[in-house]
Amino acid sequence: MPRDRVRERITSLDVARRAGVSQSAVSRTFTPDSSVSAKTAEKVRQAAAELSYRPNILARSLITGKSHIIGVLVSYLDNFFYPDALEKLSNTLQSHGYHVLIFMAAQSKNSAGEVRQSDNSDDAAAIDKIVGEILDYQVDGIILASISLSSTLAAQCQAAGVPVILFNRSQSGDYISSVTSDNFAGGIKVGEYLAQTGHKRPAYIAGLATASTQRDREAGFMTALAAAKLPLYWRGEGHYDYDAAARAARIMAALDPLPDAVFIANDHMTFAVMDVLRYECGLSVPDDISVIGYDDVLVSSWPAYNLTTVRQPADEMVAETVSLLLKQIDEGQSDVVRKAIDGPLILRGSCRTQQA
Amino acid sequence: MPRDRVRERITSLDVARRAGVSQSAVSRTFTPDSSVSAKTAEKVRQAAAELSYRPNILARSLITGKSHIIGVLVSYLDNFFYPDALEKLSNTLQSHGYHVLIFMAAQSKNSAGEVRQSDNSDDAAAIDKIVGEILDYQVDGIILASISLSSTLAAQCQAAGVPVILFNRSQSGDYISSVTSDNFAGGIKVGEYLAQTGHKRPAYIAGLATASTQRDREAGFMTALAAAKLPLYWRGEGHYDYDAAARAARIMAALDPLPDAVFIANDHMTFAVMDVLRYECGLSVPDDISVIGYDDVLVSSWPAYNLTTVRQPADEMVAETVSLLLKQIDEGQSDVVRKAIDGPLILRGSCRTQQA
DNA sequence: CAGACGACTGAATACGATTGCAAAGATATA
DNA sequence: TATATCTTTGCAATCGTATTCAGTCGTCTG
Repeated sequence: MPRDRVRERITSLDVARRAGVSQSAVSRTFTPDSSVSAKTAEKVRQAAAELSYRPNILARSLITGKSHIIGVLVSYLDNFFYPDALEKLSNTLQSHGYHVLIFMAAQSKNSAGEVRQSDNSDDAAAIDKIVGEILDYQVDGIILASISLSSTLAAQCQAAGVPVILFNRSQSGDYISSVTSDNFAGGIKVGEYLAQTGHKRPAYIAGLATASTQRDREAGFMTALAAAKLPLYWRGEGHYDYDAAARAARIMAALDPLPDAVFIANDHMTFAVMDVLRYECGLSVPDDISVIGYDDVLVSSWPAYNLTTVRQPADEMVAETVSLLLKQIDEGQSDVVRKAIDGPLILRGSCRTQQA
Repeated sequence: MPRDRVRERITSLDVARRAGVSQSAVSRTFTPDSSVSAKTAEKVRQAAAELSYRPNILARSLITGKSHIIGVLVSYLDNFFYPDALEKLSNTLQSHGYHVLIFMAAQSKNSAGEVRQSDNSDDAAAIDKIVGEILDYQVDGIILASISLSSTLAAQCQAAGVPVILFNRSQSGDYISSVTSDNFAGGIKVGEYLAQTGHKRPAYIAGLATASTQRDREAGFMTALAAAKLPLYWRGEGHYDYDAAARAARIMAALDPLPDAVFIANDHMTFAVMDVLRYECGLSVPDDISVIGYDDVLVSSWPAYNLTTVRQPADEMVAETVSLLLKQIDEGQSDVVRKAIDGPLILRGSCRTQQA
């Protein structure tokens, strides 16, 4: 490593000097739709290449007021739906010339590692603090995955002219746009399907109580059961957490008689439930009990689980989120829209398909 | 939505005017270790709060030359090791005042979706292009997860004074620091363990040929087998891809006699192999064949797989990566270091522990 | 050939902060 | 009280680029 000199930044001025033109000419060469002759542009390009010059995006952002950075705040990545969504979000934004500055909402499992009691007031303050940090970077927009925002901070983003979109969560009575799957409709599909296939003792394991996804899925499910005159046989809570769901499953498995079907608020918890039923209780899915999840993450299609589940159409959700966000960026703050995208029930092997 | 006015940025000058001080005073108030009296600082803070002013990080970066942004380039997120590592990286950097600008190396499955033939020359060019984009953002450092870098671009980063660290991949004969697990040692552990437990017909399913992790794990494994005078019974290729690994498993399962053990270069492929063996071929793991993976991702501990595997210590790897990166940032370009962190073999139920 | 028009170009300024410098104020010492 | 020392403070320059404005140059038209 011979060279260890002080780092010398190469600026447009250096390029200008070498190309024998003004600094403006250099800038114009690298700004689309600018008025430069082919000849000067060529000279500049050549000089730039020789110096391996690249425009400083930060300086450009300062003056144009657009950073081309989107802040993405995500709460946790252990539910496989989120890495997948994040990857798609990043790729889609990248293809539109934007880039993702990522923030994690610090996990708040309690010391016993018991339950992720998120969205309580402490967490809300933490979220607000992080969103503040995001704003500091002069992002052009913000995407909040599975996270809610205080209305004061929402107002602050609005005031700063930064569009915010909730991904996979919606907020009632508030002023923030959101993109979700149609969770209520999904819940209905599950309820109807269980009724159709002759199940008599349906159970439900809930997700995080404060999450709109949890509420909507359960509401849809209950609506369909009511329509079919099927009472809910048992209800447990899994807080969208693997371990908590496993505990709920143990309680459920001790019931006599056993439920003949269980709908679990997301796939991540469903894996825990199936693991407990099969490997701790020696039960068979779906012979002893039918299991239906929600999300259709990659693992759900693997033979080990082969899960009947409602698909969240990640591709459409991401496409919708990005197009909405870019629209709001281009047009300035516009109307609040809430998009709920329908997803199909994917029939696999974890749910009995015939009358018993 | 009453207010739809043109967005007015609030600058330090606005705050200064309202607080009746100079603009410098405002800046000093928000710069640690600056010389401001408590009294003026208080006035400024008050005025700032009233205007909900926050310093513009981009402008600050322009003059200080430090953006506090780390560019992270990751190739794919479907192997669960990466979301986990990414989450930890982001959290750790966040706690040091840095933030992650994330880039995805566009996936290059061919149209048949067959094999991820990464790291070929096309991809190398794509990587270089993306790293260029990263540099445009004036990042303070770059982390490359599972990705190699052309030496010309490595030189360019060096010239720009931006430290680069390879995460979970290393590059021979080159000038880039890297942090990995000790893949060679891990391979040895697996080979020794299979020999100890009396396996006679060991097989191996390889990962992506160009990946250093693949090469080192296989080399370690072969070294241990040789030491135990055990010949390799069969070798297949899975390219670190679920589907490719499933195909390899089908070929392997047709062998007669069957191997009595198979070491697979990562857990992600191992899930595919176990799924094929169990659900397509009706074989039992470990009774018919022992299976050992590499990574110890979360899913491996779930009862459905209950996988014996070598742990990659993500926490230590991340901590080491961050501390190395920050050191290089603070001290300027320093020596190339390659850290390989040892990880234990985690004994679970997928590998027979007694002589047959 | 004169005039008009359009395409390029460079000088100068602005974006929103940090920071060196020198002047001013405050406090302590003789 | 006068002087020395230390802390605060404001002025002005600077970071690297985009962009306005006015001017230059060449071409086309009548």
